[in-house]
Amino acid sequence: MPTPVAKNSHAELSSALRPALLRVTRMLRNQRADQSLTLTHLSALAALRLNGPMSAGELASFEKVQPPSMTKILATLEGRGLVRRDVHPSDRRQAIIALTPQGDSLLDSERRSRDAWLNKRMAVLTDEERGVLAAAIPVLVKLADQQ
Amino acid sequence: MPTPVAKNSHAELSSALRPALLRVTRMLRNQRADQSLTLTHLSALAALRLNGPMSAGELASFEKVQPPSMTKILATLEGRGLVRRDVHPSDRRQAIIALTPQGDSLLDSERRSRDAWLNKRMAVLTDEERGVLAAAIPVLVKLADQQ
DNA sequence: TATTGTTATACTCTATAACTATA
DNA sequence: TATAGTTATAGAGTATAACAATA
Repeated sequence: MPTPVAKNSHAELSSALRPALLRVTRMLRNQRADQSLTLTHLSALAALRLNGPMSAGELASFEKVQPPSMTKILATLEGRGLVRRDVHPSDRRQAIIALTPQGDSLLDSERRSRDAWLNKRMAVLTDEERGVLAAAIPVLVKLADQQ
Repeated sequence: MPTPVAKNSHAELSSALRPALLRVTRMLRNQRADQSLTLTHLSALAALRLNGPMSAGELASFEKVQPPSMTKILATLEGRGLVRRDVHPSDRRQAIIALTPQGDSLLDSERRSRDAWLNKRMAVLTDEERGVLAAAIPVLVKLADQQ
């Protein structure tokens, strides 16, 4: 039986949520070994696919990292030809980042490979449990976007 | 409106889950600045509170890190007097790790402080959304424990 | 002056490989 | 031999501070 969590206690929810998220995220990062992209880089590409081209600052904010961290992530992605950097038409300070066709296609193949790995682990869950995870995603996103 | 997720597609669930977990975990780690313990160290203490004393290897496995990573985490915690290391009575290779009274009380105060911070962000969620998160915790734990 | 992004730097997090001690 | 844990080492992940360019 997994850890029980009282639904009417914020404090207990917060305390239980942190280590659960930390551990499952470690599990996801640990897949990296056999992948060509780290979770960090994959997530940045996915953000560009989801939102379309955006400035480096917007991407940093969306990904919940500081601007210098995004600079480094983008240097790697650009070096591999996965993203393109265009100057904003009316504000030359801004770098508008877009997926290249190579980035788009690597995102697809990386997702297929990672999904196959994760789906295998998801197979132990019931349909109801997978439904709970699916329902949790927009809530996690809303929470991450706080502040 | 948050990202919609089809509940009957494993692949889409996996693809959507990864970045959502990554981003919310970054948000949680970013609180570190004003805390005395990192999320990594807090989680290890919480694991000891939850499970009672356990070997270093069991703790590494529970926390989803490799043994050398746990060695390092424990060195810090022991250096601060938060955990104690006892030799296993019948197998002198094993180090049995236990919370000290100081570790126990620091875990409490750290949780209070972190919970206050997170609860403030949780306040934007509805009761139903918090219920969804609470329901997701055992599922995330079950998923993390796969493999 | 304020904002966008980068450079320089450092610390945290974590892993793999090789080793020691014990079983 | 096999297992538990540590040491040595390196790479990934990320932050703060200081800077440059532009607005």
